[in-house]
Amino acid sequence: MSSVNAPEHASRMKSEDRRELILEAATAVFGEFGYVGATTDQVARAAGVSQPYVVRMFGSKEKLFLEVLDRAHDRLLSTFRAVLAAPEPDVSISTQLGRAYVDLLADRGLLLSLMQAFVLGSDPAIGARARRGFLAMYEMLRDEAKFEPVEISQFLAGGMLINTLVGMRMSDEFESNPLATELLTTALPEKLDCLLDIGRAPSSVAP
Amino acid sequence: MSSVNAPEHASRMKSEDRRELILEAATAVFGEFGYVGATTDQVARAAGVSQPYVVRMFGSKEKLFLEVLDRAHDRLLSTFRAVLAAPEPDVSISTQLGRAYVDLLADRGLLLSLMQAFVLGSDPAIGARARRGFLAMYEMLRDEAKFEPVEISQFLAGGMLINTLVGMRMSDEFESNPLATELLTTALPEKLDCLLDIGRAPSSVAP
DNA sequence: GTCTATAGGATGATAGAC
DNA sequence: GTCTATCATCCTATAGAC
Repeated sequence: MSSVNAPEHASRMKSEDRRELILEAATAVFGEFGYVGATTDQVARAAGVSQPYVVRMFGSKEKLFLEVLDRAHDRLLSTFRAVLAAPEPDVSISTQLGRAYVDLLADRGLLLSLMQAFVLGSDPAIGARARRGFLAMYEMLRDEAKFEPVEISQFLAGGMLINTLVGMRMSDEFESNPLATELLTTALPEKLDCLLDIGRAPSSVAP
Repeated sequence: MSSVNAPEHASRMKSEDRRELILEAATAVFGEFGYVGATTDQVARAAGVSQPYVVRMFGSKEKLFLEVLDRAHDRLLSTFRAVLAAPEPDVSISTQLGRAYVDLLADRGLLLSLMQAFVLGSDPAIGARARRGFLAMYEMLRDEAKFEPVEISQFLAGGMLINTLVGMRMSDEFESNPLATELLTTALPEKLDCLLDIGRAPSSVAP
């Protein structure tokens, strides 16, 4: 058994810890550059390990990305389940889930990685995984949140609009472009301030 | 001056015609594989020309993609303007624009290419172009369609949900997966049949 | 205007030392 | 468990013939 406080060598840690570290780095890198655009070397640098190590630990770039996706889906669903398990009184579930969703943007890369998978539907492995995750979300909204069809539709649509605006970095122009300011203000009522905080946060991905 | 009906050589046509041909091919290819994932060689094959010719005509892969984006934005805006210029009576503008939007899916790759640009916000050139196009759409909905803020928000959100479902090829599972059937039915009321037609159409991009 | 040939650079993956 | 070295592949872009 190994101590968390005094690992024998800083450069030598349990496989599970490294794994988690790399998955976090990969989430940020894939979110920023996309599945094809990101390189295993970028992931390795962000995680502080060597490029071959990343490939060796996950088998391939594709398998790494699939794990990133699974992790993101798990986080998303468990976050929503936490809200449903302990809802605030006097606030609609839809609003609470919406807030929880925007809060997830703090995890730079998480929702962006999902978004990246959404445009890869024609890839056999990745497309299938993306659809599975999206359908799981639908099922949760229907069965656990007890949403009506219209609510589901509106909730998903709102989420995709947020994803899109974040994906295209619209908040970058919030201050410089009045039109962008107006769009963000009208399209994302009450979710704006959080989104802008995220936008100002330093990117965790080195250039 | 050259005749449209009798080009001297089938393999030799006016620059403008080839240009249009390549842009159409590029739209399909970029939509299917994304900006990074698509290769200039795939575009060339789809257009029936050589790979260096594609690069030479547009300067670079990036410039080609930017032209694809501009074309797509133009098509989108002019389609909407056509609806606004001759609206059907007794049908809300929002509904008519929504229908026009879904009809655009028939142009395989057009909306998908836009979607691909949405996830490339961190790319300086492409991100800027994507934001500009999105903002132009916002401006049109506000000034020409005279939408209220809520209408704009809902309209854009609905569009992004459609993009996402199309991007991840959810309609591929329409028949095999009951959950997918239900999701598509509830999330896209009255737009479904058109979307499924598109899904069944043969891909214009060779494997 | 269009092609063939190819240079030049990057990247995913493997082999093997420590 | 982790790294260095390196291979093989692929892809954009250029050069130059026709």
